[in-house]
Amino acid sequence: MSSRYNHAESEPKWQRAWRESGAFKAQAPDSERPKAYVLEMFPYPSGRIHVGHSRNYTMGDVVSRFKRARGFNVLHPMGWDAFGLPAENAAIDRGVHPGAWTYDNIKQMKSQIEKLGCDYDWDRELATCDPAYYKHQQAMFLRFWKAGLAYRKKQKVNWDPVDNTVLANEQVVDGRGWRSGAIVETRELDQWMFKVTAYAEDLLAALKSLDRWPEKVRLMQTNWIGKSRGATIRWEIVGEAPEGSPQSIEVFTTRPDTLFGASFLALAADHPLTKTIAARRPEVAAFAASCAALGTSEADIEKAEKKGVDLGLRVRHPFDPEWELPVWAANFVLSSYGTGAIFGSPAGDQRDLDFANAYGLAFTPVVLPPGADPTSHSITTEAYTEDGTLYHSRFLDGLSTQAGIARAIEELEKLGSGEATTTWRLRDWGVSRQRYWGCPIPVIHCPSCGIVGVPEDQLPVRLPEDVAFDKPGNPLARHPHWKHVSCPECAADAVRETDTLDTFVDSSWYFARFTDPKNQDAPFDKAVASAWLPVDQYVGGVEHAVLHLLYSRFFTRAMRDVGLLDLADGEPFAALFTQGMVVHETYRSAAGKWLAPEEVDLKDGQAIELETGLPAQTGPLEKMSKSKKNVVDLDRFVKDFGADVVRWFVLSDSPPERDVEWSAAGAEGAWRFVQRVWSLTEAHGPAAGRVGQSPAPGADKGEALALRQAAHRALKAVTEDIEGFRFNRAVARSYELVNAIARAKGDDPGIVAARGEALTILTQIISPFLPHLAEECWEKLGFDRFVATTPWPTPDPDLVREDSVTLPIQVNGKRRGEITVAKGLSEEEVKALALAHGPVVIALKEQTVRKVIVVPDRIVNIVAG
RNA sequence: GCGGACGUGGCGAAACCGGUAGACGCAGCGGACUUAAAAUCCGCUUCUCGCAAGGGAGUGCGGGUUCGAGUCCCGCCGUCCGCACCA
Repeated sequence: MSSRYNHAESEPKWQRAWRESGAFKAQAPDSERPKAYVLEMFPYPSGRIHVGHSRNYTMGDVVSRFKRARGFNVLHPMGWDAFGLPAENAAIDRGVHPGAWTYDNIKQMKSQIEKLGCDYDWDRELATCDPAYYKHQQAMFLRFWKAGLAYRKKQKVNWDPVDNTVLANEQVVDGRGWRSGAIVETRELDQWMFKVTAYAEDLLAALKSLDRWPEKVRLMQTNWIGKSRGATIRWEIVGEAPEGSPQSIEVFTTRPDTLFGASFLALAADHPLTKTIAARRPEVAAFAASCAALGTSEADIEKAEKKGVDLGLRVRHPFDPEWELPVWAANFVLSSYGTGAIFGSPAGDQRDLDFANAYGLAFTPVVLPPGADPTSHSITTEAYTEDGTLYHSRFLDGLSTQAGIARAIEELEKLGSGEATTTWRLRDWGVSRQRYWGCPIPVIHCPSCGIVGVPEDQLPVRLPEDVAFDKPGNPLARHPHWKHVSCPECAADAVRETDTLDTFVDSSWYFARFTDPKNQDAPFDKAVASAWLPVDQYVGGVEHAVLHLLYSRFFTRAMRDVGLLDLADGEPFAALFTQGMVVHETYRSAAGKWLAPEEVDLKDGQAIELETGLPAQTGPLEKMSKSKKNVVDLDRFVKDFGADVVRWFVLSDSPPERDVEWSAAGAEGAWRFVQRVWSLTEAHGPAAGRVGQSPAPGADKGEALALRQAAHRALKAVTEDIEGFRFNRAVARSYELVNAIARAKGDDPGIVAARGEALTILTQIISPFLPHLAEECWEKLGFDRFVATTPWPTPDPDLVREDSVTLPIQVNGKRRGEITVAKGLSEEEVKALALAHGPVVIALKEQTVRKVIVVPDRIVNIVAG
């Protein structure tokens, strides 16, 4: 009599057994076996997790368990990205201490994640808010500073005057602080910067070698780094330059070949020269102010309008001292890119053209499109930005775009009025935050010694516990005594830095700390970390495609260059997989409020609000989020259906990189599968265990052979699917194998043996996905060790091989029949069989066979007419 | 605007290198078991004409290359993502 698989009993039992056996502890990396470092992006402990979060962890776990079974020494750790704003917001809103709130959440989330049954080495757990962690981060900061990789600089920031804090760009909504609603000001503040640009060239070039990263992510990073080659050109000001300003204006361009098409210079509204002139001329000041008001907020709304003001200056053309051009200030020129000034070449740039047309500035086309007629080619409202042949360009006439660029630069360098330059979009990383819940920056400001690093033996600089969040601003700055210290150099009264580090710093090296998480004297032992790194498989969301991944790439290079790490190419993650999200329908009541899935009843596609009985509106599929209430609680689901069902479902149906839609029906399907595997194992497992030892009579023919073949073919396919991150296909293969086992009826020794073998293989191939069920089945099959630590089986080539093939036969490309022949049969024989095949003969009636194409073991196509 | 990805049954999706389109799952329909239901098991399920045998159409749209195209090429349409006045 079969019983139900009892996940509620089984799952905790195996989790305990795994933990107690120490089966998932990573061994020292110098052991015999090859290493596999598998890592999922560690979470911010925001509280409870829902089924959507489980997909990321499950994918990592499948890889990790598979690698272990394949004989690798696996490192699969988990920890907490524990500093950050939400903890401070909780403190402001509810009066809880950020630390207490964070550790409380960690406790809750850990218990939830543990229930998923992942094979984490929990001994390596870390939290970035732990002084034992940030101590090393502070020491590292000081090393970077000494090496010139960290420095201080005045920088423009978004300042919220009500909350007295700096805001990240994402926290500025429509020009206002997201929390206070106050209009955000631009302020110049002293900020600590990390010199990411020192590695710009390498960060870009090395992307090419990251062939196990998604192309999309590499492209996004390439764009973000934004290398562009061109020239810097100095334009001499006609007459006296305004007082205090240099005599020439520097401009960056990627198209020096179009210099003879220049019609004006345009400066950013906050270019130093614009500011100088604005001090004297009100209309320029007014223009600059109107640009500043637009600022970050509505730039995109106003993007179409090109506006400017004539600054009343003139400059000389570098190639012709007689040629004078006007200088304007323009709203489309960015002070933060290049030199904050451009030369306008309207025929070859749409913005320049719009601007020239708006203000009636004359221009000449200088690039002739291929095949265009030089006498009639003209530009009116559409610029020609492609390559072509230069004309109207004196000594550049007749040159291609590329040759023209080279020739123009050569000339500029000869004249001393410019040179080849490379500019980057990438800028240094500002890491100062006026926040409490972050890693304190370990420096002291002394009135006589300047900025002094906190001596290493005094680290960590701990956050004070007794802080109040009753007032806006940084609690560290107004703490009664925390910041008052004596200078480590001269013992004079001094103050601590009260800024803390951007939390992206915390997550830029945690993967290295995991290799040696208990080390008290160093962030990690150099040899140990160097042996484990790079991470062999990193799994996470695309939302981190640029910042987190780029910062980590910077950090591993910096750590290498200050002598902490041996990592030749500096790359932290050898392979990256970006997984899709779990999405769910959203529901809204007639009254317009969001409804959770359990608050509605779905009948014939119409959602009904249970409480009121009124129809509810079904919204689009969206990422599970608390605010839209379209979440399925993990604990509740695990309690009702089990962790294995969650794991199976989130990997079924959709390819891992694409989103998967959560549905109750789909989850039930996964549940049915689990039950089906169990009932088959329960029914046939014990018998299989008894006969499994010696070759059973009859297992090499008929139905028994077919079942054995199905099992070995499934094994081969699933192995390849896991290696290729095609988990949805592995799931489908597993269904097929279960169907095959269920179909094989009978009790003769051959079938019993084949069934036992198939169940054994099935248990092993599902074990990375359904680890608890697999252990239970493994035990039922009579094995006395964990399936989790049992070596992955190898398919028998004789059973995988197909002996005969079914060939479709086409007549003029249309399928007219099929024949089953021995594999490898000669083309002549196949041809003869095909032409004699009944349906083919009928289809060929009254037609002449002109050609017969035989693709061995694939298809036959007869061309007739 | 620029860059990228994608478009296949009622739905999620398979289809290795150009070679039987729709594996597998969900939903649906029919049947078995049951006093009944649930659960479970078995079968059917791209559309269309046909009682059937069998035929026709079919991978967003329009062309092309090929014996043969979901797959390659050209041009459109649509959806999603990233960047966004980057000189």
